[in-house]
Amino acid sequence: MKRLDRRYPKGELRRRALIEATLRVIERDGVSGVSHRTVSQEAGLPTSSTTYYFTGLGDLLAAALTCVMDEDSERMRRLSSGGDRRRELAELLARVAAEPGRLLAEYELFLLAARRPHLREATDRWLVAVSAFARCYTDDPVRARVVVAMIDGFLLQTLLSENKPTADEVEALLSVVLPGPLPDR
Amino acid sequence: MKRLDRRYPKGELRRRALIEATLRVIERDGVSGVSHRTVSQEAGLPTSSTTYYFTGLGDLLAAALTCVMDEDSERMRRLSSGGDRRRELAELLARVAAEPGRLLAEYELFLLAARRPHLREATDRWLVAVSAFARCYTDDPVRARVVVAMIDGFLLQTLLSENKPTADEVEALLSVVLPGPLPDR
DNA sequence: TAGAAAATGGGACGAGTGTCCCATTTTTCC
DNA sequence: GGAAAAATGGGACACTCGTCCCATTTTCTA
Repeated sequence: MKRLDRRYPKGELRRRALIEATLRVIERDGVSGVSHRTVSQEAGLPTSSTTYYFTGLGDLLAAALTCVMDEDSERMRRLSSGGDRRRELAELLARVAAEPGRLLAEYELFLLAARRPHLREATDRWLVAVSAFARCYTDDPVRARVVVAMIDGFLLQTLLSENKPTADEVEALLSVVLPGPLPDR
Repeated sequence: MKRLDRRYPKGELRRRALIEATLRVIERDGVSGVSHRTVSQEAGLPTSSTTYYFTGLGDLLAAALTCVMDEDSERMRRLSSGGDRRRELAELLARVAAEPGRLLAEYELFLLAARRPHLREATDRWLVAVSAFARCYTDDPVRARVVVAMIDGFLLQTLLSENKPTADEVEALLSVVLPGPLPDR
């Protein structure tokens, strides 16, 4: 198998632009709205650019999923640096919920991973990141799993409600399952 | 506006068959796999049958969503009759998680409601049903909301994992957020 | 600077799409 | 039994789709 990654730096820029255009299209019209034409038009590039940088639509969607999951995981991981992490998480979640379009796009990609197991590598990173956060508050794996499930379910439900939650409200929810930080870490 | 519901009973049967066929198609190929032709072929009916019984694809998907949400809500409501409801819910959720296809279909329709506010009437019924269950265990609205979020998030995550949870594992999760029933109801 | 590799832009193909339309058959009601 | 309404089955339309293809231009390397 030949190396296909020996593209020039400028090409990599276009690749990124296509991924970001893909996310915008998903925000607007959903995963089913993603086509070579809609994405390349959104990016202001010719139709064939998507086929050049990606082997197919599936590859493009996979790249978009990997991109957002890595971003989210990184944001989550940066939380664990210090201070009142629970409060910081509440603020982060409130901020995320305030952008329903982007959040909806991520959930659609999330569900895509349910149909294509090879995409779970990306979603797993997100789940691991949230789980790692929970481990700062509890050693109980069951409780940690509750936290992960609660956060994902909460964000999902904000998509079905008009009034977006404040950081205080989110913190109240977190307090129920994350009473206090572990003393020795 | 003329009454369109004056169809004969036999026609209503076909309508139901189309809705069920739609759900099977979503299980197999996702919401994006739903077309007049795929659905009618799945139901063994001519192409135009979907346009006759539904004004468009959106109408068909809305009917499918309403159908599954009502089923789920009803199952949830039947739980509140008596006995160890928490255990019963755990068994129900384990049973639901054992059918990933159907569950995935429901989540895809769930996300569809995020884009079409008029569909939230159906999803709200589900959220209310779960919330009503939680109220049997707590008067705290915050805790009730945690329960609802946790259940939805948990089911979502089972779609991204190969090993399906047992009723005992689900019960352990529920125990974290639903310690014990309220004494006087 | 010359040649090779990468990138670009546009078109063409068959297949599948939603919707509308209409002739025919079946069912229901008076 | 006969007329109106409902249901049925199939085709036609313009459109979008993914993918492949190729001539051209740009970029890097030797």
